Amino acid sequence: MPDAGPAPASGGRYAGRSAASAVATIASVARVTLQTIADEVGVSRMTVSNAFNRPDQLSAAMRAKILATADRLGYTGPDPTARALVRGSSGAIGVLLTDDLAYGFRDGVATDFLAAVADELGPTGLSLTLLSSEGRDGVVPARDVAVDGVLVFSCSLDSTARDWLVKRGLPLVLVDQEPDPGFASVGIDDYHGARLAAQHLVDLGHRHVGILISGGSPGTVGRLADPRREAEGWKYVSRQRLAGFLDVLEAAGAEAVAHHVAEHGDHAAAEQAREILGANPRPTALLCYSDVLAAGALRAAEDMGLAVPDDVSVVGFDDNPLATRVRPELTTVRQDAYAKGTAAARALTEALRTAQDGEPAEPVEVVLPTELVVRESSGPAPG
Amino acid sequence: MPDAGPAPASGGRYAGRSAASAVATIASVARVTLQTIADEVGVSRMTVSNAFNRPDQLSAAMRAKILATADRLGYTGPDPTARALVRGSSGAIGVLLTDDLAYGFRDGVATDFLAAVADELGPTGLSLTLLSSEGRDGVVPARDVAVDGVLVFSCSLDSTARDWLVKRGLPLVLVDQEPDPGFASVGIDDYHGARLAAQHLVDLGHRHVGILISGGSPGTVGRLADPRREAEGWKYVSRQRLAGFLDVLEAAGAEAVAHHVAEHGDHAAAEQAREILGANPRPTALLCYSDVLAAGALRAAEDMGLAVPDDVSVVGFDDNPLATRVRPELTTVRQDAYAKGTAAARALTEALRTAQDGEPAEPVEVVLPTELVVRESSGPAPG
DNA sequence: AAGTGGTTCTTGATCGGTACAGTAGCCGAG
DNA sequence: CTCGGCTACTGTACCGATCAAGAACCACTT
Repeated sequence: MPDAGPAPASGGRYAGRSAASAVATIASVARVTLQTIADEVGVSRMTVSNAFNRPDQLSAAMRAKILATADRLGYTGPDPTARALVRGSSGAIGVLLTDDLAYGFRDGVATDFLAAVADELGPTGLSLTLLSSEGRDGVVPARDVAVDGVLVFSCSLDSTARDWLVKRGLPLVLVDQEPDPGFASVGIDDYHGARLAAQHLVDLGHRHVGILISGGSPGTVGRLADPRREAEGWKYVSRQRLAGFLDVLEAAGAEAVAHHVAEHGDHAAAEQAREILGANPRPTALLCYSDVLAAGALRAAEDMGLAVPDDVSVVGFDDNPLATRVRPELTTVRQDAYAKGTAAARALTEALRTAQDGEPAEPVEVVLPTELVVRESSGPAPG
Repeated sequence: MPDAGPAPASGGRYAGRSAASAVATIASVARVTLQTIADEVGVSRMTVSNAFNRPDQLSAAMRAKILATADRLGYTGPDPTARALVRGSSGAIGVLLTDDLAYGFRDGVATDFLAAVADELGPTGLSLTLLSSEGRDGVVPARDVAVDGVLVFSCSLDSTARDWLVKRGLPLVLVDQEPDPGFASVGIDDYHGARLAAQHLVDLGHRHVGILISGGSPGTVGRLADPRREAEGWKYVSRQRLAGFLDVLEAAGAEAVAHHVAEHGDHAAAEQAREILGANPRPTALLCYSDVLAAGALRAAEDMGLAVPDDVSVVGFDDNPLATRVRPELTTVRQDAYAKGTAAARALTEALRTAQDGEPAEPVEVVLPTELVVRESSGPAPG
């Protein structure tokens, strides 16, 4: 079956590794701890501890001797868990991603955000733990995982996971959530951005605009009879953007047709876009909740033989990397997800610091600006 | 001010702890522990512990009383850290991403992989901790973060982080790494896949093929004089794919021009692609290490006014989601990154299980298949 | 010679829990 | 009336480390 045989090259050296695993087998039985080293060297446990954490507390000679012995016995340094217990901090911060964890890895905005968090946290030595909202099997990550603080990201309002975090009294930073006094929050000016997008279309002469939005209950798909009302229970960001769209369109006397997309993906978006664009008279433009949805709209237009922007303009939101990968490149509202991640990480480390010092924290509230980026997908209303 | 005031009554004995709690009161609101609840209810610490972990060990009435009291005092359940210490496991598994953490969030293959891991881990209640390879500031995540096992993903050979993990004796699963007896490994048949891609071009009549590859030292950019030799120190996956490309091309008597791309991104790839396609005679096809690079190649071709696939064929690798988002859609070698993630997560949970039972683990070695997916970006050699 | 100050190491308590081996009270069987 | 067997709790010993004091020793003052 393997028509290609084993990989060429390699010829690697396996030395050491095999020995390591042999040791590991035994090691799991008789663990090496500070005490083991202490006994071996003939000093107290504390001195060994100091050899690792406080070089200035013992003589260089002794330290060298201890480190050498530790190395010989295969001791890798103080156990992280035990250290965490006594220090009262685990050295990890959590990220709560409600819907599904996969989202955090797929959406361009989420990944930019997380990348920034990772970059910002790196130097501090904190690591990043992903908390899934629902731990089946009786385990609730938000309750049972050791973290020093949490970034609550893109999380629905009724999250029990979030409630656990609050109960635990952990330092929290709310990201893209409705600001809540008592917690630091970081977000972008969604409302303003949405207004910019809508105004752009209005300025181009569009008076009949379709809206593609997601973020509400997965149950409601398709045209929204009364968008404002139906959006009341939605995620904060969705509500904000929708409000921005509608406020401007209504003020301009334009007709708006809003459709809710079941899930935040381009396929689902294309489906709704087809419905919107199939109407007669056809809207001359589409305002989308995100670039992901806009990409779906682009695809739908293409399938229907409509030229963008000549027949229909499409405007996205986020300035996802995706926005410049599609053709035509998307006119969109730019948010700096990376900056958002940086700000969130800073806010959290700051909160961690004040919590540690016992200072009463004064939660920051960051709102990053949004701006319109005009590219190829929008143009004057036809006709 | 204190809207919740100190715990009512609480005739408990704070002896010994009182000094500490006096400080704690200021610092972080006197902590509530098992003992606090025990004192309040008038039972032993152990009984409270059982109320949370072993309902069958006490009467339902007592349990209800304890739980109610715990709730009243704001106790959220046993401290994860302390529990981890005594249980010997932290409930989190790590993912080691060497280069930069951001990579794990940007590349489609990495995200698919991680999404699968997350999905697979969810039900087990394990959470996911991202380990950056280099913790500046004296902190080395691979050494200092509490995890039960680690997925070593896309990691260069000389990783000290990886060495720490090995030293710690943690269960490891190597993903897309050179298989190492002693550790479970999961990967795909890169060599075979690369052969398929190359053979596809050969079958289409191409005899002059450019190769775009990354994964070597960032220093070496541009044309490789002696690809096979220069690739010796490269990442396993890069070596495998390059070998597959070259073996087939050489066997077919085709001319191969390989360029190394500094970083795994489309911009850098476009740059190299421009160089390759600027040659005279121009190669009639481009074999790319990944779809990301292929996307860059596509962009370069477009900029140069070359039609794909009429003037030049482009073949990618991975079947990244990106592959069907670009125009023309990419002919590529499909790997199932999601399945890879699933397999890796399973292998690790399995390793965790055997390690716990003390059974001598027998590391699995999974090699997932790869297959050619022909789309729009490849066609017969021109002329 | 006693006092001062600085290293270098040790002791005992503690972090918050869980495992395991009791112990008491109670019930039916012999 | 006593004993095995339950049920419902309790006591003690860790898990592997760190912290805050304290002790021993050394060189130097005064």
